[in-house]
Amino acid sequence: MSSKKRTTIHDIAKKLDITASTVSRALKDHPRISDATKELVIKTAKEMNYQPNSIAAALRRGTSNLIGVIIPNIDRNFFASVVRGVEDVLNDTNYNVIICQSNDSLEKEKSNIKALLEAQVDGIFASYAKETTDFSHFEDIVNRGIPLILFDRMQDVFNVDAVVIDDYLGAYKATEHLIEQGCERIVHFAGPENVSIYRDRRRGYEEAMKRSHLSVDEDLIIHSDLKLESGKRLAEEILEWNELPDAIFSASDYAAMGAMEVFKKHDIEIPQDIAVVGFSNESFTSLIDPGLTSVDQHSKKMGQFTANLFLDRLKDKSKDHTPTKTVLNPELIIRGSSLKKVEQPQDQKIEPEHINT
Amino acid sequence: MSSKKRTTIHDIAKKLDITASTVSRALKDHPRISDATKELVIKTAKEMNYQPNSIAAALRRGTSNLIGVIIPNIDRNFFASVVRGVEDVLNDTNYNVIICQSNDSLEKEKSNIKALLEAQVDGIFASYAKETTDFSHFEDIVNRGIPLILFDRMQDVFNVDAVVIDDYLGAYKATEHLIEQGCERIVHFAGPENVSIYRDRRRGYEEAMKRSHLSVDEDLIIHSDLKLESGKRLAEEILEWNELPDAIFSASDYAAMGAMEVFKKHDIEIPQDIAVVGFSNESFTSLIDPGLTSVDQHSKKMGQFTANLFLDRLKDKSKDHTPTKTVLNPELIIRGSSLKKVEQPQDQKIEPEHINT
DNA sequence: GTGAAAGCGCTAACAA
DNA sequence: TTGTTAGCGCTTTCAC
Repeated sequence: MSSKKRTTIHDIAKKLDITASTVSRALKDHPRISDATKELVIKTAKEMNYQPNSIAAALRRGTSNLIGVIIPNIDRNFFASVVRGVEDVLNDTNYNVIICQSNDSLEKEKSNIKALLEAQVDGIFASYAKETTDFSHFEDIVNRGIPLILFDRMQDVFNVDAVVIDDYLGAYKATEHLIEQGCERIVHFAGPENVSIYRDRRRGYEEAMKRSHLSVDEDLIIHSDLKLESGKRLAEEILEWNELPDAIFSASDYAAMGAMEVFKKHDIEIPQDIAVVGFSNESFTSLIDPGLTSVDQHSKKMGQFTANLFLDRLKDKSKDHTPTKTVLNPELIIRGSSLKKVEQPQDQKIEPEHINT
Repeated sequence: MSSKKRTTIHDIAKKLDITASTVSRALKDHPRISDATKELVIKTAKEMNYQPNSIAAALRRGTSNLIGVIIPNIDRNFFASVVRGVEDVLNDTNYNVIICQSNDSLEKEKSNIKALLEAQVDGIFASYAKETTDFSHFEDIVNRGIPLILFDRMQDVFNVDAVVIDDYLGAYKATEHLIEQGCERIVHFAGPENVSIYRDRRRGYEEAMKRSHLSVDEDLIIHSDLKLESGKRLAEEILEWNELPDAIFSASDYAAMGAMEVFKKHDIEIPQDIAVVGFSNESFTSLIDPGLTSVDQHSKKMGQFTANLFLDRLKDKSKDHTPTKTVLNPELIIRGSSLKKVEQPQDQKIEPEHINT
């Protein structure tokens, strides 16, 4: 009783003694079908509990209205939020979103792409796996004529549409803010030098220091894996110094938080004694006390821009598009951990710059 | 040049001067095709850069190999983790997963179901929206003969396969643990009484108290929305009491964390003066200092069980199955916030009980 | 071991 | 305004 045969447009047509094409058109609100027929068809469809078969339509039209999104990890706040942004935009269209996780594995990423391609997706948005250095599987997508847009992570070697964030600028803003608060001896918790985002963040820090005529002291730049535990360890080390720094700009919220915990335990006041700024605006930054000032990467906006870029691409499909790199402007979210002076309004600008490459 | 026509099995057939059916069979490793032909076909397919069209296959077979998962929110750790569990299991099959978000909205939930049904999914796993009280749109799924499994949230009024967690038991374990640590005046931060999970957690708390011959003092049960701010507010109130409690069992990690912050600020030692236990094992519980003891809901396991239940259902499709309720055993994750005595090994049992309803 | 042929449910020229 | 017809790419029964 549960799985009786599904109703098709032919069933409706037979019942109404018209043809399937008329039913199809009526359901699609085709302009050249009489209102009477439309009404009748729609009514009967409802009565017969008709459910369109989008697979059949997709096969016929050659377009699935499916968009594949490949992310390293669904349970990382940042990516979840990007997906939200994508869906925000695509919900108003008739595209549906399929999400795949690569778990930062190259193999999984390849099989994800294979599955999406087989599902005849109309576009793929991806943030590639950490393992990925060869992009031939991504090139396959482009070669098949399917729009591909990379977000968050990108490589200059592989020229394709991309939406990324300006890590350099984020770090610059963070450091500048600390300087405005009166800090001069600012420690930077830096990440591995072989990862481009960490190099960029370090550059941003250094540049902000220089612009304010503060010396860049190599001793104040400490490299680590930026995990919570490292933050704790580094804070312990700093406490041994002859002269304490007056601020820390960490390239990761986790390391920043670890350091804050150690400082608090040693009764060092934050931000009075040492101000702290992190990076990524992880959700816990607003939960802890004091709140951790951090650089927001506009994850949701990133998703929205990615989806919109895709929709734009569709319009000038004919034209042979040059890949566009959209760089989002990060936003400094100021919280208690860095606010030595009077409160100040938040910077709310998030306009992206478009750079043709 | 980019979007040339895709190769089909007919193209391969023509090139090899055989028929499409042979190609299809060779690609599917059909037993009655000679090894020579198979090899040849596979080789040529690769050469011609053939990509199967799973949509066409789906239409023909009447099964899409797509599973739809509906969750309230992708950026809630718990749900993201459930999805991971689902994928863990389904990755080894030829099912692919489509994720939809309802944003806890009934309307969105309905449209998600519509989209999934149109995509001809072979099954739907869902955690319904908070707004949902009428389940007719879910009944539609069942009536169409498509397997539906609810997870996390469920209603006894709607009899369908479900995988849930035992909130009562989780609360019981948490309270029992506090009692074992020597606590007697245990405050319970309770949630809204109209939500079943909060009622269950309260019952677990009360039962554990009674079993240990401790009185259940209504004054120690405080209701709120369980947000971080409420936790702070309640902690401030508690500090005004004549006699401080020796522990708090909060039905939410957020409220627990808020309280911890206030206590720490007032130099109340955790866990020595007041022990704290939360619920949900949110990711921040292991980040803060001391770590917050919490009840883990086995989100990943929940996803795995859901997927496995689906696979089981497929086997006895003929048989008219009675809905099964799978209740997962929550696990208490013990951290610094409640550990007054010597360290003890963690309870690792996570075996579910199967209860036929 | 392979071929022929039909058809999944829908759409879209082309006709009328 | 509606009907006719063909076919998207694949699978599968029935032949041989």
